[in-house]
Amino acid sequence: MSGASDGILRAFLGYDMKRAFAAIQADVNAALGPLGLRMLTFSVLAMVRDNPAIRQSHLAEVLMIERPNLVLILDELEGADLLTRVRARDDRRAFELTVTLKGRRLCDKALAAVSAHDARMAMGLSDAERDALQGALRRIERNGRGSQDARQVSRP
Amino acid sequence: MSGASDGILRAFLGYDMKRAFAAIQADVNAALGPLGLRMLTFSVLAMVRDNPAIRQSHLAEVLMIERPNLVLILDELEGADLLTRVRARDDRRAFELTVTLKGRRLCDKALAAVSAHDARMAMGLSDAERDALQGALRRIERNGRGSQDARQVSRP
DNA sequence: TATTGTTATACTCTATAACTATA
DNA sequence: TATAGTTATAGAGTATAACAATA
Repeated sequence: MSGASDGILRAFLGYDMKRAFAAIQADVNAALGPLGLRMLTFSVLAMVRDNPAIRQSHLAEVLMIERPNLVLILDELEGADLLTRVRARDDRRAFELTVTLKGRRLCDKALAAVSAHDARMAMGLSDAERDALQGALRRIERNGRGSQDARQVSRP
Repeated sequence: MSGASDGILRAFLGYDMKRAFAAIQADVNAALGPLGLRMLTFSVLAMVRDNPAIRQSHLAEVLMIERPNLVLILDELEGADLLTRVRARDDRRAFELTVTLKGRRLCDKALAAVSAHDARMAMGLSDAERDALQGALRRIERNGRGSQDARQVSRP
């Protein structure tokens, strides 16, 4: 027998989650690589496609990406002609983001690839188990927001 | 109304998982910070404590950390007098890792802090829901191993 | 030859401060 | 003065190649 085990750490949600997420990230990036996308660039592209004329600040807020980091992702996607930045008419500080035709076509392929990846990773889970999993994940996300507030309140 | 939503991405496991994991990581790092630890250094310290005389290669394999990256983590923990590297008598290439008394005491505190964090993040989940969640996460991790093998086989 | 630990390096993701141009 | 986007920069975490010592 090989001896060591990670049994202690398996008691914690965070450990199981880190390993499951690492598996998901590796798999989705392998699926998106041939399309020139990664998990992060895909999520931005899909969001812009689904929310035409969304502004950078708003997009950053929804995806919980810091604005300076989003700039680089958009540079990459705009440089690949997948989306456009157009000055907002009512506020000349802001840009409105819209996917190009090329971006829409790539997004279609990416959505298919990510759906296949998703089904692969959820293999063996019933619909009910999968729903319960996503419900639990969203619950954890909300619980985290609660304790984040508590941390900020505790040092004003 | 504010308009944009991340509804499309919410269909995917990976998106919920990324956000839940980000919440967990932020919370556990906030809990461990006062002890001078992070998620990664804590997991190494707890593993060494639970597996005295474990060797670096073996530890790296179990925790799925690349050996070069583990070296830096061990430098940090050894520098803080939390564990020791001792040459193995039967193989003078290898080091045996063991926590010091100081390391054991800090690990006790850290385990308490991480347990409290874990309970906070799982708030609102019944025991059965929590068990189902961890079962699903391990299933996903295994599914990922399967498709990783497939990727490697497909380009030999 | 192969393995253990190490060094050096690079890439991705994340986080913050400070700037510009508009409002 | 405040906000939108940007620049520059720094820190984690992760990944690979190449080396010395030992097997």
